[in-house]
Amino acid sequence: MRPEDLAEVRSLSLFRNMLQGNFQALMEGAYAQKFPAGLELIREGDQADFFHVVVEGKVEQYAHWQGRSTTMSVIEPVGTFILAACIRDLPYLMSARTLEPSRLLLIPASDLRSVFRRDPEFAISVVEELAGAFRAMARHAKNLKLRNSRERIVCYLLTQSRLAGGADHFPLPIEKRLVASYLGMTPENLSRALKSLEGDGVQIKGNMVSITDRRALMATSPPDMLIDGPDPDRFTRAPAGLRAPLHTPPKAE
Amino acid sequence: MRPEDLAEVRSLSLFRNMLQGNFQALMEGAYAQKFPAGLELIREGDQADFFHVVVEGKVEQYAHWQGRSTTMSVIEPVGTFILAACIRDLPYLMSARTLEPSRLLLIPASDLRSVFRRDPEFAISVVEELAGAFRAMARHAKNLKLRNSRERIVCYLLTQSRLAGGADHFPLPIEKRLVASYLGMTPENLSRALKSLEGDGVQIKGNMVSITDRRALMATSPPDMLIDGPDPDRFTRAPAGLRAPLHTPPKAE
DNA sequence: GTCGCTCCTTGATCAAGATCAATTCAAGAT
DNA sequence: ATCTTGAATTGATCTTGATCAAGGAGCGAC
Repeated sequence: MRPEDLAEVRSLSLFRNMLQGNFQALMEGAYAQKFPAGLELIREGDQADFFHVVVEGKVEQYAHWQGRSTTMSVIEPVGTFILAACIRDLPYLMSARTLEPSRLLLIPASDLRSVFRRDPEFAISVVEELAGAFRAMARHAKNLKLRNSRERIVCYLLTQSRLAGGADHFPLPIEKRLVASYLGMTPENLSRALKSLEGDGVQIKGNMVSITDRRALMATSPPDMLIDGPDPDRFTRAPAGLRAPLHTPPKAE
Repeated sequence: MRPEDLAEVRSLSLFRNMLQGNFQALMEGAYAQKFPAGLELIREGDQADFFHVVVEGKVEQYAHWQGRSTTMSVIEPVGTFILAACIRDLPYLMSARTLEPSRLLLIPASDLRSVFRRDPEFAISVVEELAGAFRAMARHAKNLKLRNSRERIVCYLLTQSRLAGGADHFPLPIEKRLVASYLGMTPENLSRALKSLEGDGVQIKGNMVSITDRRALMATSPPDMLIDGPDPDRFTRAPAGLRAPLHTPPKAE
């Protein structure tokens, strides 16, 4: 691995606070590797041998049953996956494939566990990462159970807008069929719903989204910090009494 | 807290391997408390102050949005909840209420974090607990996205049978309306589907379930270790080539 | 350029599941 | 025992979303 890559990895929140010696030990056993688009990295049910960090590119986590398949998440830099399976030394619950040419860091699960055991700072980073993954999955499940497909779409678009820095005009980060699968609906359904949403404050052309009436859109389906995120910043947190739901208009009219 | 309770808690997998001194420190700051049925213990959005362990009784985790509500999980002894929120010092994503009179252990989140930092054995137990929670939630989401309601019901019944020691005759552990909410459907739907399943190898009378033709039932909707569990035992694990899906009949006919 | 591939869209139809409404049932309280 | 309350069931209807089928658009290969 090149020294500049090493510095980049070292700066990730997961590795930032650990002891230098332990970091080096981890990196000596790790593989930095490039993969082409569309490659299956992980197959669900396999044993967890390597912890994966996405340094560059895009990785889809998906699952299947009885010939059906669904997108569970898309991981962008710098994100990680299959931490839980590695920690517990259990089979993966989800498969993973690259969506673009990607650069990954693969850390042997046994190394991960042994450094975890002797570096409390790293242990904290690992457990925070894992807690974040749990919360993301809990949000995903809440979204599926509490909203219909139209509402999920609206909140997805508003979340993407937020991730794009609050822009009213931004591209979808992934193909529509993946958006549909992630949101638990068919592509046909997504397509139709997107068109019908043009009367509610959003226009889609190709993969470009234009929010034309944010207030109307939010009234259609108010986002909720506890489903759509983000988690509040630990340091700028509002006092309890003022912790109103983010993004929620005063009143849907 | 009574000494015999203390011994019981100490024997839980979460606390079994930690240093005695650290265990005592945790217990000194913790509260063992009894709660009546139907009490709201946690409200989603609130700050995570206490890590909860269910020592006796039954606790429902649920979530809501826009007046709708859904059951996310039911925790029985000895299970824990809101670990992720405590670890990250973030607001709860789910509410929790007792379903029966229950005995809980409440550990201040700050104590949890400080002992986590200085006891590697405890850190490992915590991260395994959290990894388990993540996997449970991932399974929940997979179940919702990959199966229709009839299939979810069948697999739920088969899972309950397994948890009851493989019995063909066992009671539902929770009210049907909770089963319905947990499985992401209306009570009416569950009721109808249960009746219609009488032709497929299962009979329900009140809250008693009788599996009359397990093979037929499994053919209706084959359970999958990666959705329904259980995680394989670490020590009796089959070699990779033989890791066939559990419970799956040779062929659905 | 045009061929071929995949994704996306659109329309028509169908099935699954939700909703609304009305009983029935079970369990605890008095 | 009866009353009360919430759960469960049942039926009728409606809505949502899935499925099936047929084009159309985008894009890379050649």
